[in-house]
Amino acid sequence: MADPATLSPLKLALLGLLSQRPRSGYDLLKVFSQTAMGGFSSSPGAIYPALKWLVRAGHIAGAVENRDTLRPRRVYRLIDAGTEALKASLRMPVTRDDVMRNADSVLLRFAFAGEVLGRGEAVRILEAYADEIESYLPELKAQLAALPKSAGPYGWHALKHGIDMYRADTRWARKVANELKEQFTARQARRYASTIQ
Amino acid sequence: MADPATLSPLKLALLGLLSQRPRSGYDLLKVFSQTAMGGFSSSPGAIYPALKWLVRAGHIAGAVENRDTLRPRRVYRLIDAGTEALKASLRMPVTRDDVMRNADSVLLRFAFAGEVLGRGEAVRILEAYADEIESYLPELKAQLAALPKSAGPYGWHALKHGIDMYRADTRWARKVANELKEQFTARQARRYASTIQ
DNA sequence: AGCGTCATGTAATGTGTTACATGATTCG
DNA sequence: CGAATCATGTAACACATTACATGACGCT
Repeated sequence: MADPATLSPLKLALLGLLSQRPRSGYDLLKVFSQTAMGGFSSSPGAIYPALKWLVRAGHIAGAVENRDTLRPRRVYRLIDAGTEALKASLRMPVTRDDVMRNADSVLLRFAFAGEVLGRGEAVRILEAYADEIESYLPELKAQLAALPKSAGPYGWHALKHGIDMYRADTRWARKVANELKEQFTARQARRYASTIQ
Repeated sequence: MADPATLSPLKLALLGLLSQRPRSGYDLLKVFSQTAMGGFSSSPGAIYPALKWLVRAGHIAGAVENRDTLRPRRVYRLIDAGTEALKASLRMPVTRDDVMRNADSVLLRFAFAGEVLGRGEAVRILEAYADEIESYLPELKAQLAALPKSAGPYGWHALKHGIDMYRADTRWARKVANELKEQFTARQARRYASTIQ
């Protein structure tokens, strides 16, 4: 990580989940194994060490619950420095590299940015994502044109599908960004209307 | 890799590219940096060691070109054991894990399977991919239903989009699989027609 | 003389997976 | 009483990224 504000996708996911509410390692494990977030990890072998790292980095704090009983659980919560780290990570620009290799992470960042930084920042991520894809699409189209269907029909189909999926991504991102903005202005309009009543 | 037939995505990509024609490390590097296959690697730091590994594993052989000149290049070509390893890897079943984390690899396998194993195997991969997604979709829909839009609207949008993209994936896979099968039967029909003329 | 491309590699580091290890509690 | 789940972790390994290192060739 050249940029110190960049967290690995797993650590970002952990901070995001802990920003919603305190959770134990096992709680987090279940989130990954039982929901669509499973793409960001599996297995205790990744999660427990990552939590340890986050504690040492001063981003989260662990407190032991049921200390006296025979089955204690260590519950982690986000502390100030962790909130800042999460925000900084969510504000990182959307890059070509993100689009090519980490599209899932961008979606994750969108979801948490909405919760942690508010609608405006979520909209900004969606628009940056769409922009970045749109600047990439011409290159992909050129590659498709350079690969005649008659030659490698299988590669051609795969590339074509990739392009179509990117197009669907941008359409979705623009649509949701506009919906979020309209809700905002509609709310402003209502508030304005109520003041002049 | 529990299963010995499983190659890392990068090694699979390298074997696939070398199955098309012999290439040097630098040639391969350019493919990744200049085409949509860039998702499978970047940087010499991954490619050269992987090539070395493939040589040691007996999958490819390197021959030095321009040995006498001052700028020699090492050209790698697939040898028998490598062809077998590639075929075995392409024939691996499409798993839930592939769908959740390695959708790109499945597309890569489809493309190379078509070239290396023929149309039938390519169709099989597409259908297995669609099947696997369709068995996963109900779970995702249940998750979406359990997450009311009013609660976490950002996460809701992200999950909804994930579901829609999976649906687009299956539609595409079924369509292309059917196209490939129809071409096949059309060709058989023509061949049959020519025999009875 | 300097820049861009050709061409190949290594070392340190980060990060995740697989497999292993341990033990308590709850439910049937 | 056995199986599933709760709950936490470690060790070996695989794998890729980043940054570094080297040097020739061709063009301006």
